[in-house]
Amino acid sequence: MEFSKDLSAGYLVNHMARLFEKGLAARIRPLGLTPGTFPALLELWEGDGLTQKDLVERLDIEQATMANTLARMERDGLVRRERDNNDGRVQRIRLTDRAKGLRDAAIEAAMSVNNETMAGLSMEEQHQLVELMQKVIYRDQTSATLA
Amino acid sequence: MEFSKDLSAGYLVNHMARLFEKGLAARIRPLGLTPGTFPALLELWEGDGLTQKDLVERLDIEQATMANTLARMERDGLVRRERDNNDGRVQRIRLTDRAKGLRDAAIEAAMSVNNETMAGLSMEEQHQLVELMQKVIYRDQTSATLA
DNA sequence: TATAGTTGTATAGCCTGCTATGCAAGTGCT
DNA sequence: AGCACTTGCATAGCAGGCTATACAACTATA
Repeated sequence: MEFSKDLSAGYLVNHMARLFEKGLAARIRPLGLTPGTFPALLELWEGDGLTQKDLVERLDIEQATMANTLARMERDGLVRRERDNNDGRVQRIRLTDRAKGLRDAAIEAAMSVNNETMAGLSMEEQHQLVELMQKVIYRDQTSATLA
Repeated sequence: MEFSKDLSAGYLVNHMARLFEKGLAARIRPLGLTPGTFPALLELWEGDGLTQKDLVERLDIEQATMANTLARMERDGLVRRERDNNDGRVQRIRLTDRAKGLRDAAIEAAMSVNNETMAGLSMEEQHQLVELMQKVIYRDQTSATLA
């Protein structure tokens, strides 16, 4: 059976994800951030006070993973978790001032990692790559929802 | 500053990698395999008796990561590590009969995960995606080598 | 031939992902 | 009111990635 890792999308996407993550880690370390917190921060910068469940749904991450990530973020002074008044189960996630202040520098870092890691591609190709990945992810989520 | 996770290659590649890994994990669990062992197995199926260093170079994985992965593989009866006669530092990695026997089923599983996860793309698009990812990875490795 | 440097692995400690499970708080039905 | 069910979150335990560090085995050179 002929099978080459360099032709396998699964292998390549793992390899490529490691490149991006390593690059991002290096760039945001000076800010006191790690890559895993980034998606949650993006959502919270858009709208503070989301619940853990909101984040889980928007980021397509398992609930247990999000709980752990939020615990690290709280430990590192990025968020506070406040009990909701109407529903005692719910934790509202609030950004600290420190986290609010990191937004611009963090987004700047992410953009430059994207640019540098994809520097071998033309703008046209970068756009294509993003569109193809969106297509894979989006159709997978809808089919999962149908199941 | 405008920044959307759904337009960020870094975010998308992480998300997409999780989809592939989760799919592969489900399919190879019945074989007693986990996704992390897959790249090493692919190399060893091609040529048994590689050293840890060979694998590290071919897979672009950190040495410590490979050492851990090989330790799990040994624990699970997939490989044995034998001291090299010419060089006492070197460990030659040998597949067990069990690991040799899993090859066809494992590759079959990987192929169907690739197909299913990318089912929303045309053959043309799948090919494009693979090529674009190769381009990102390959140019990054060469530039890293130059540095 | 000592000794200084290099090389191949291992280990410690962390982050980020997962599944499985537990539990307290809310909801709804009788 | 009491009960079963649902829902939101936490915890345990593991895989697989990383950096930093240690160490034994080789190499080369004074």
